[in-house]
Amino acid sequence: MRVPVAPLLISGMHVTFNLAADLDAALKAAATTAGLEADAFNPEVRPADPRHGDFQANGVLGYAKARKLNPRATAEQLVSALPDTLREGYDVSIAGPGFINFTLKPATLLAWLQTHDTAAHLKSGAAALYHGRRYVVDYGSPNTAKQMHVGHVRSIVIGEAICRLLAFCGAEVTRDNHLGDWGTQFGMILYGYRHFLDHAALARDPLEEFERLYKVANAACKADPAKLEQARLELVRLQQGDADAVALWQQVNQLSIDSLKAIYDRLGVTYDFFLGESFYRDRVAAIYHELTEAGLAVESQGALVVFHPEHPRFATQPFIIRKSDGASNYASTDLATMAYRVEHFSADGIIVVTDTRQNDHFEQLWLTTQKWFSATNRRLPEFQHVTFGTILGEDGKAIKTRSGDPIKLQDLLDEAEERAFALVTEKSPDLPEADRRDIANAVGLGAVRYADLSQNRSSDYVFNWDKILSFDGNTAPYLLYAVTRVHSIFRKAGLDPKDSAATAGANAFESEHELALSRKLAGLPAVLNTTTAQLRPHFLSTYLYELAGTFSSFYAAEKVIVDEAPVRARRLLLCARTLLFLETGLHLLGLRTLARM
RNA sequence: GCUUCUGUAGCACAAUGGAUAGUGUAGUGGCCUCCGAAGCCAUUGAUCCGGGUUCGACUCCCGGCGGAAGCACCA
Repeated sequence: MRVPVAPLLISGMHVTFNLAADLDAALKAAATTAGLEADAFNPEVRPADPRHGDFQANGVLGYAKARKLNPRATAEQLVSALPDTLREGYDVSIAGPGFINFTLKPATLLAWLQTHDTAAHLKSGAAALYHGRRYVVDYGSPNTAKQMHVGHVRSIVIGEAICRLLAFCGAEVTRDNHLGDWGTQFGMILYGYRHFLDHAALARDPLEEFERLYKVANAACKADPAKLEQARLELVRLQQGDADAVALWQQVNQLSIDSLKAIYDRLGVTYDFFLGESFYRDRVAAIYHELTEAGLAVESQGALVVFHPEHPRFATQPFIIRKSDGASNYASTDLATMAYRVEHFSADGIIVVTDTRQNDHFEQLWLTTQKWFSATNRRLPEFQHVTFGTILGEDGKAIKTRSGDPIKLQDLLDEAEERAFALVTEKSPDLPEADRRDIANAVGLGAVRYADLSQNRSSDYVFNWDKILSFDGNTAPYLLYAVTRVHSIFRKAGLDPKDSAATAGANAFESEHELALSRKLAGLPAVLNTTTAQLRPHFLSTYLYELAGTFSSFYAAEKVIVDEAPVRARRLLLCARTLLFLETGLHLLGLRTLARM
């Protein structure tokens, strides 16, 4: 866990964002004071089950056991060495075999919530986590001259959430779309373009037309060897840099990128770069040379490959970096990409978001990169291959249309909005159509996104429209509804949730539901920590769902707009912060929130 | 065959080695003269099997069984 060095509580009034980091630092200091072997002591502070407290420190158990000490006695020593400033903020107790439990006092909760009052303040609090680190995130990565399909959803949605999360937590993030814009398919596409182009169709939807051209050309070449030869020559010309072929290829790619951007816009995704495979094609020769010089690459069956003798499988399963026909492939361009991202973007971390089927490739890529960088004195970045499973249909197989084709991404998003529109119209028939369209856009696209982000990306998941558009359970509609309810409270009261006047004069929380909600809110920093540490957005999703549920319980149990001013103020404070945290969190996941629906 | 991912209530999903394994749906029973009932409250029900490591295992290791995927020039 990456934790910042943070100052301790100052008399309960000014509190730092990351409470767990405060406790961690305080316990380490207490270990020294109490005469423990401080270097060997890890407090292991983590969020606790609310029944036990807000945080628990488990480190004493292992420490005491290893030294044959009584863990409870060691815990006593530690606790009594904690500074008074910390004890003013928490109730501290020792439980069971030696857990140290910390429960935030109501006044501390109040101070923490008053301090963290805007998205900007939350962001500056979270920025300690990744401050000063540069990440290149590679996600999306479709082929050009082809429409995106449902298989691209997860990479886009998960990748974008990761970018937003890291940026929120202080990192400098570069979004790079590693397009598949170079390869043998272009012989066929260029041949098709020259002989079968439908200009009207190209103007209407370039990607659909390119896909059609590929199919038509492919069929024509199968029927006629002479045409096949022409298509092959088209590819040769392109690879040899023939000006005419290159110009046409560039035109196809530019039109493709423009069309892709339209869908990314729809999803609120903006890339900094579209550096596809073609960008690296002049850089692969140097890699063949360097890897051969370093003794890493060898000729095998006519191809240039890298083996990893120390590895049980990759000792014999080759990493092919140059095909036997002399052409590069994605292994060579990916190696070039690694070097470019370190050298050009000064990346501290490289994150690639692809489906789990590419595991072997990226494991081989990383093994090779480490040896290659070491041999050539390059700086080694962190590398994370963020994988995800398959989206399944109701039959448990990869989701397809009835005719067996992949579902086009465009069609999926259209259907999401249509279905959401029907739901909104059913629930709120009195709203003007333009409003219902806008709500349907947020709900429909949000539902598709949230379906992906709310579960562990490692697993496959079953896609079901009724489930993801349901208002019950861990869904986008439920969360968006919770947001609108909070907005509604302020609207009814004639107040602005961002205006601190409404919450001024709040006194400390008292009721069970007030305390439960305030404590849930104080759990945000720890959630950001685990979400970014594992690059698993579902941790944040689960938190937001629980927060919405805790709010709903509070809201059902406690009247907010009451006569007693301090009580009204503190409850409005809870509402304002719930709104802020829900909206901030949902925006990090890429969802658009609504004031009414 | 080798490897990776994955097995948790009828179904769909949670659980950075920590305390009594959480939630949703479906089932049952309650709650709107009251800030949005698209909601809330209560209740029934589960860790694939067998070993091991650990003070402590859904989690880590080993061996089975089931599902998905990858394994020489597609990405």
